[in-house]
Amino acid sequence: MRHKAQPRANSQGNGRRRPPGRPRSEQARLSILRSSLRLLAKKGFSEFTIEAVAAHASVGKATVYRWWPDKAALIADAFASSTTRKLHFPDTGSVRTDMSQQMRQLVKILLSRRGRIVSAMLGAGQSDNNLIAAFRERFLKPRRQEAYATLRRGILRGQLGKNVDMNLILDSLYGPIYMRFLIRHDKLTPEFVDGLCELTLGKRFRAKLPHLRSRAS
Amino acid sequence: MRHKAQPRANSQGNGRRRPPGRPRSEQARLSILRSSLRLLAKKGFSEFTIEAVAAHASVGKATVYRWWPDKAALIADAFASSTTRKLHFPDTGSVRTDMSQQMRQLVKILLSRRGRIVSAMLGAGQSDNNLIAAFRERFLKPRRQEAYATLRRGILRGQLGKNVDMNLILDSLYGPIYMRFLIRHDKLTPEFVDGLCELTLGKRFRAKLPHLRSRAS
DNA sequence: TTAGATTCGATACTGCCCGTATTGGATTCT
DNA sequence: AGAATCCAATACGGGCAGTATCGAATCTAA
Repeated sequence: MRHKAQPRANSQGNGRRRPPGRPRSEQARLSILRSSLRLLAKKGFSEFTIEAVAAHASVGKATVYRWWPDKAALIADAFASSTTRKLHFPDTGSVRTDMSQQMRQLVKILLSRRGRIVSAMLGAGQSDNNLIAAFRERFLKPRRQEAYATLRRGILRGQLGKNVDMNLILDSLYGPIYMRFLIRHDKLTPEFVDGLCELTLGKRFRAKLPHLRSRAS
Repeated sequence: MRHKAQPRANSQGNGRRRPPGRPRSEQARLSILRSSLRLLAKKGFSEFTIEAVAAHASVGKATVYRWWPDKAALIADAFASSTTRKLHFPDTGSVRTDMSQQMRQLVKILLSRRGRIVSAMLGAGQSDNNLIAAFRERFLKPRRQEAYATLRRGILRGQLGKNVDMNLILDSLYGPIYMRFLIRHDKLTPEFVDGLCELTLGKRFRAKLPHLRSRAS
């Protein structure tokens, strides 16, 4: 990829002056991130090498190292740049439905090619604190905030007890998903997700509606 | 380590004839496994190299490769050889107590230096199917068998429903532990274990005793 | 227009580790 | 004794990490 000149955007007027010298190539940056994701999803972490990324992106190896200190930082950035927008929590009026729908989406993504990026991130993160921290901060934390809000709505509706331990509930819902995803001892199915929701959320919910039979819906 | 000659144990009489040639050194084998575990627990997976293991075990690199095809196989064997005997399930008369005690032991091990071996195994397993399969077969599966028996005892006692999904329950109990262990977003404490047991096992248990209030104990 | 700064892709380089091959010696068989 | 296999040590080729360098390109400032 021979990069063309870029439109100049910043010669004056907006406070920040561009420093002298050739500006960095946004195409190169995007090409590196895209190639990283593709390589990671296709070949997995063990075949993810900076040299392969650079070659595939038609970019000099030094260009990669100029902007990312090491492989871990590149993976973290590529992962963050790929973060899907499909993981929002709906507001259906039922905590259990809200959680179940979002968890099904997560499972779908984990089972797709994108899931290899997650497992690479978590796998390599076991020997690199920065990687696992990046996963927490850029992926887990934002969704946890939404999940808290979802649970709080359930509390206000009386579908959850006032004093529930939200972290305990969320780990009980997502922990089994991650365990099956990482250890692969059993299948990740929508039915599994529903079973989790029923086990963790179902009892309290139905306690408010005693006339409903347990497996009716 | 200069290895001394070993007592001959098999010149005749027990069917299997020893093949001609110098027999392999059991000291070398044990020294390699011990050094692997020590290195893995102390330095983690990223600094685990065959060369370091061989040097630390005072053993030729070729000796390592003669008996283990690659790094993954060595880690799997070292891990299996270290498998603790502390993870049995007691039989206290209460499923919840049985599970809670075993889970607390697991947490204790995960938080000890031995836990680094587990995370190395699971981390590297994300890019090596043999490693993750070894974890499942040599570690997870045997304990699952015991866990099934423990749950069945609970069913016979009426502490669990007759048609519970045992895999769902076990993943609900252990998944959150592995998630916190691998992602490190929250603390692994005995209280967390108890919370998990209450959430997953407590309700059904007390469903047999409707006069008890939910958050009383 | 020119000088200086910084980027670009390309390539060469060092260093670490993997996994193999070789060597000289030790141990156990027939 | 001779064959077979093991041992530790060491050398070697190859792959990749991360750095250094080069000529060309693109920007600012004067």
